[in-house]
Parts: sequence; structure tokens; C-alpha cells
Amino acid sequence: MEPQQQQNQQPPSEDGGSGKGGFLCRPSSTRWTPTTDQIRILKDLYYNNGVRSPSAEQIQRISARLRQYGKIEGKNVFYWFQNHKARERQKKRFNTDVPMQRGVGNGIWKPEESVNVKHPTANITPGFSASSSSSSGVVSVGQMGTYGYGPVTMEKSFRDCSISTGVSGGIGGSISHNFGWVGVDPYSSSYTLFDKRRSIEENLGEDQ
Amino acid sequence: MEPQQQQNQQPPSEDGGSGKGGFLCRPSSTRWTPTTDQIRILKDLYYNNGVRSPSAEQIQRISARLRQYGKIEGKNVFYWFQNHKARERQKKRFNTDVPMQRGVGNGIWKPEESVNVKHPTANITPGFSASSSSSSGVVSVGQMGTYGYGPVTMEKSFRDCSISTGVSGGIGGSISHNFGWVGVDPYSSSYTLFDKRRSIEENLGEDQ
DNA sequence: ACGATATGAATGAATG
DNA sequence: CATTCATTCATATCGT
Repeated sequence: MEPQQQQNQQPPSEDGGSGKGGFLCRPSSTRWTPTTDQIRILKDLYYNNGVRSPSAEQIQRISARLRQYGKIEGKNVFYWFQNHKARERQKKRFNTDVPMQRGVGNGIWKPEESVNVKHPTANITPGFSASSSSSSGVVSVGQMGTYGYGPVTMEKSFRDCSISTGVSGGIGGSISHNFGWVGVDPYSSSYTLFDKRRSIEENLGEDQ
Repeated sequence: MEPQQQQNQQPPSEDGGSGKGGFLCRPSSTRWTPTTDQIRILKDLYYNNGVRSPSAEQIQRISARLRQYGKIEGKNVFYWFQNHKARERQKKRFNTDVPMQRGVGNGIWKPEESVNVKHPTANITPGFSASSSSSSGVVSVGQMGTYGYGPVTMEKSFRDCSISTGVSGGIGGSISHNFGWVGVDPYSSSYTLFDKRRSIEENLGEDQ
């Protein structure tokens, strides 16, 4: 996910009219393709605000806010959170690699948390172009920069020299999953961490 | 896949190849390149053991075993099975379906390895499937889709005809399965008796 | 060098 | 919440 930035954020042109009526206008792509801004916001909510399983109300607000950046529906938001959360856990589950193998360049795949860093080579830059970098990256993730698709085209990337092997941070034992999100405990409650609700409401308590 | 032309698997250079450059740990390849041994084992598991979608524990075990033959991580195993299964099916979809007026003999399919008898995992028809599952019943099982899936296990179809007003009490909280996020009054029921899942698609009308 | 194909990776959508 | 399916992107590899 992060390692490579795929997918082009679909330009606002959606099907539009294609119109014509008549028949199937070819839904262009039946599935929602989040724009970079939408992803940025979603991740911000996820990591900075601890939103993991937004309630119906929250979903509505979020989707409303994200609608500014592109077509989106409630279910998209719902699924996004579901998937993001599930995958995070799943990845961890896969490689609960036994803490053996010291020092070897082994290492569990670091799931998220890698900065986007596309490609060392010439990079093909899909459709993005510079895009409005004015947005300033800004969401500044409190703990780690996770989201990948940032306007930041930081060049670089020595990715993966020895990712995680030791989990540098040193969480003793558990390998991956050092997400330092705001501190909400992912496993404790089943859903809706109302906690941040306040923040969330403030966050998107505007339009709608 | 079938037309095996498998490339000659990577030589012993699985050290990451980073070797060459003094320090730049360029992973040489961002993506996992299975060794022949790994592939052999994976296929063995797939065909001879019927492993299709290994669970987390199995994945761990498998990746641990494969690690002897080269660097590998849990996700690699996970994706491998996912992809292998998906592609096998995808291909079969074309093959099995095509109106080969030939008598059947069954010759078209070229078993790629060994026996491969999987269980029909029924795949539900995509979105289309006429919504006209009117209560009239009569689903007429004559032969739904002809997309060739052998034993079409039409899965549960329309069970659950309970109107279950469900979710009645307000949105926040028990969304069981009837997402209430839709701002549109979910209480319209009446239509809900077909398939609860449908609501997610149609309800999404969301104001706009 | 390209173009085609094979396949790893990612993720939206659904189902159980 | 876990699992699975379908699609699509990205890239490795082979063919010509």
C-alpha cells in the first residue's frame, strides 16, 4: 500500500454525462476510487482521531465532508474503516513471526507506516502531476506518517534496508504493530470509541 | 500459469541482491520473488492438500517452512493463495463457459498440476441479478446464470424474509446489519424483506 | 528496446 | 470482526 502509490485519483470528471441516456453509460468504474485528499482525511481520522468504527452518524458526517473532494457515499466510508482496520489486524496476525532469528535481515513486512516513497527510479507518475500541493501536507500525523499518498514527492527512498527486523522501537516481543495512534486501544472495545467523537464532530461539524 | 513457462527461478542470489552496492540497500526487487522450491511447496499445498485459503495460523506455519528456501513473509503466502485461487477461477471462467459446442468431453481444461478438485465456492452473482426477486417466489432454479460455474450453489438466496424493522431505535449503536447510516428513513421497511443486504446498496441514496 | 503475459500486491466490496 | 471475492495496479520476465 504505501510502498507504491498506485491508482490514480480519479479526476473529477466522473462519468458525468456520458450521458445520454439511453443505456448503460458505463459506470466508468463501479467502485469508489478515493482521491488522495479523501484518503488523507480518512487516515487522519483513523490515526489521529482514533476513529475505527464510526457510527452511522459519524459516517454521514465524514462522507459529507469527503464529498468535497470527490464523489463518495456512506458505504464507502463504512467499508474503508472496516477494511483498514481489518487489514491492519490481519497483517499483524500473519506474521506474528516468532521472535527468533536475531539480526537476520528477515523482518516482518512492515505494513503501513512506510512512507509512500514511490520508486527510486524515474517514477512514472500516473495522473497526479504536482497537484495542489498547496494543500500542504499537513495533516501531520501525530505519531507516524502513515498515509502514503501525500503530495509530498519526497524523493528518496531507501526503503527497506532492513525493515523492521528488530522492530527498532523495541516493543518487546510483539513484532509489528507499533502503531502509535493516539493511544486508543484497538482491542479493548468492540466499536465506536466515542472518545474522539467530540473531536470528530468538531472536525467535520461544519458542512452537511 | 498453465502454459508453464516458468522462468528460471532466481539463482542463489536471494540475498536481496543488495550485495552489489556497498550500502544502498536497494532491495533489488520490491516484491517477493518466490523460489522454485517455494513454488513447488505452495502448489503442493494447493493441489495436493487442497489448501485454498489458509488461515492466519496456517499462513504463519507455511511461511515459516518456506523461509528455509528463501526470504518470505506471511503476506506473500497470503497473497499467493489469494491470487492463485482467483486466477485459476478467472481462467476457468472463460474456459468452462465458452460455448464450445464440442461434446464435452471435458478436454478443454488443462489441469495445471495434479488433481484439483476444489469445492465449489459458489460465487454469488455480482450486482446485477435482477432485483425482481419478487415474492412470487419462483426463483426458478432452472439454471441461473450460465457463467459456467459448475455446481452453482446459489447460496442462501433470499432467506430471511422477516421484516424485522430492525434498527428501530435510532441510529446510534446497534447497526446489526441494517446500516442505519442512511439518512433516509430506514423505517420504510416494506422493501426490506428481500434481502437485507440490498439496503446497503440502494439506501445509499443519501441526500444529496 | 518493446509488447505481452504472468503474477505479486493492494484494496473496495461483500458475505458469514 | 474475520474471510473471501473481484479488480486493478505494478512489475518481473520472457518473447521476438
